[in-house]
Amino acid sequence: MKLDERKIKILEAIINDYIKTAEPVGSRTIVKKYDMGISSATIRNEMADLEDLGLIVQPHTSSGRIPSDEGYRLYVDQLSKNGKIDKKTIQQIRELFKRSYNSLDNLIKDLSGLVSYLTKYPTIVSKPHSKKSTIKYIQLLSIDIDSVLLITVINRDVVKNNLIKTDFSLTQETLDMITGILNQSLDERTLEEINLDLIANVKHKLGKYMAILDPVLEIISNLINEIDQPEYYTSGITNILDYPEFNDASAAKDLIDIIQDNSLLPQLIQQELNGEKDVVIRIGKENEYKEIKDCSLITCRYEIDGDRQGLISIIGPRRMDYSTTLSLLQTITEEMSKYVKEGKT
Amino acid sequence: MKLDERKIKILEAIINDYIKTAEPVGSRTIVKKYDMGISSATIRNEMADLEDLGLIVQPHTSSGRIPSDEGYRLYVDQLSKNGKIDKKTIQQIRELFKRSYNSLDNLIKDLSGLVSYLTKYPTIVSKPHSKKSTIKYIQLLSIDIDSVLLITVINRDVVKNNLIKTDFSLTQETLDMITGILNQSLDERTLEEINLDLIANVKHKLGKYMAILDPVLEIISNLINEIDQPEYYTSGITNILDYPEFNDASAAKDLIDIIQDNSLLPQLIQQELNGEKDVVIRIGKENEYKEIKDCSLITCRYEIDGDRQGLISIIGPRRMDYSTTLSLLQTITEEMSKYVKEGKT
DNA sequence: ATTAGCACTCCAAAACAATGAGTGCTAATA
DNA sequence: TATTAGCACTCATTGTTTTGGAGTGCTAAT
Repeated sequence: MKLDERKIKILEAIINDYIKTAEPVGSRTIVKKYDMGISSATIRNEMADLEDLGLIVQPHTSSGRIPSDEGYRLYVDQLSKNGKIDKKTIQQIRELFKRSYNSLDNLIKDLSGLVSYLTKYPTIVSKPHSKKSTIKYIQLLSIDIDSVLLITVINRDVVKNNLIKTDFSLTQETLDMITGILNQSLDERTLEEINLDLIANVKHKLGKYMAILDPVLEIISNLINEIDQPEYYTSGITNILDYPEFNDASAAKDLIDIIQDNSLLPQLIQQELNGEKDVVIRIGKENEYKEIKDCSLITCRYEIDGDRQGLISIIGPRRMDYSTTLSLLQTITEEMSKYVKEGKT
Repeated sequence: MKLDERKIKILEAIINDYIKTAEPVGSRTIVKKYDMGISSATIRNEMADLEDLGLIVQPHTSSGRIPSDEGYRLYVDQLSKNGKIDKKTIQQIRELFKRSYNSLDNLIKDLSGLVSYLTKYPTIVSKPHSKKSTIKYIQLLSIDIDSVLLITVINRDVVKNNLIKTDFSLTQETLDMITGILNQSLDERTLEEINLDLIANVKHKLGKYMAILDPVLEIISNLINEIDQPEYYTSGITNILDYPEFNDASAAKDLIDIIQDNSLLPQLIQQELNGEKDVVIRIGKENEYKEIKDCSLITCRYEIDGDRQGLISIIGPRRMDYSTTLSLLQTITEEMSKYVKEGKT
């Protein structure tokens, strides 16, 4: 049996209607709402075929049809058109990027709120992070007879301080000399690039002051790991309760829990985008985690402020409004990629 | 009509039973479960009296009684005994404080999780903050011809860096001199203490370098405000869905929303503890926010690491287990007050 | 190939009955 | 006088039955 033009049109009508109403769609509904120029009986025949093809299912023998995961998949891959985004929405997005934030993180936090507000689905946005965090600048500062303050600038504007206790006293001049050597060797390096060879080389250069290197490297390593740690901003969780599928608390509980539990989010989201794709959609059972087997998950990559990137994920019922949501995400990521944080330190 | 011994005993039985079962309590239930040595008819008479006193109510004419807010209030104020905390629980709490955390905030975050786990209620813990943040140490560091790095240590271990652009070039020697003056004048000061008098005085001392003071003060002021900003860690929100009162999603939605929305939490919680009390309990309609008019809110103050304090709030249904929860909170705040963060920088 | 028509299915809502937990009141009792 | 046994009554809950209607599949006519 072939999936001809007309079957596709009917499938599309069923999915669009079901996305709107959450009610199984019957043949007469299609005749009434979508002008196809054919009778309900014909549609019934076509629907039986679509069911044989596994694209729609019947909750029970005498009800209308609802799309199967495979039906949604076909819809998403081949049918769904670009949703329209109204001007007011675009306005709201642009306004967000015009506001002044003292950190990118705060911008992202607000963005997460805006996305959940616009989509009406729970939204998770991961903190933007550089592809590779590099050491930009190191400064050692004499504080006390036995303590030295290490100032590290990582990437562009993340500045961290740490106190190092030393066994011996160091003058500021000596520290400046050491600082010079360290900066020369470590500048623009990523964590991976600091290998044994490099360390040996630096130690050699430092001569009798090599003892300072170990605590410095340990601190830097911790800092970079901390920065590269994924972090998430979630918004609009309770939106999910508005969809009849999740009206009953027990249905929503697992979902809310999993979104709330930051430690699970990396596996949930991060893995989706290892590859080269910019957007990944998981529909229903395509999801690995059983807690969201009744949901669809859209995850897309964003890039902001030059080299920083992160992920935006949206969780909704299977019958989520894929086209509008995808268009919205596209608009947002486009605006984000234009955004450059000014006033960097 | 007087509230004699026996009436109180019956009230207590009703409340205890209702807390356990969430079902209206009838006279025969009391006879069966709580040995009072009187018949159900007598209890019925007493119950009618308790209802006249406004301590219990009947959901409908032929059902058992449930406690009114006033009933709970009397119970909490006068009847509820110290709940028992089992050893395992105390063990878990102590273990938490034994773990090593690189920041107090992380400890509090875990604590919030533990409290919600132990109480089975949603829990909000506010970030610990000093009563008065004071400036501990300032350092100016020449970075570039027209930029100076300001390092500020506030309280004990919060270190911040900010870059200041200057119109003129300053040598490190000059900066050290300025640093000396600033530290001398600002050391141990709270934000309130930096008044116009002090500023004039410092400007006078700085002489021709007074231009540097304005950006420094602005940065410090921002930093302290940022630190004193309340921040909250919430846990176990979905616990609320396990209570039959909130089984239906729409009942839980407002509550979850309000807990999720960090911007509302200050008004919700903070205001409760302006005064001298260490614990405040709001039962049902005693709450000002209509979203939690069907909940009880317990808020208590904690002190940790010497001079830092914050709040722990627990939200549950009216019929929450007051005695156990209060005892648990007491145990926790006691353990917290013993806790001192070692290895401060 | 399409469709009108019909018998059939089955969910959802409405109507109804039965159950039982609970009450208040009264009259008997200690 | 306080307590209690007993009884009539109330009403939420639960289960059963009925009904309506939306929907289907199939067949025969177009």
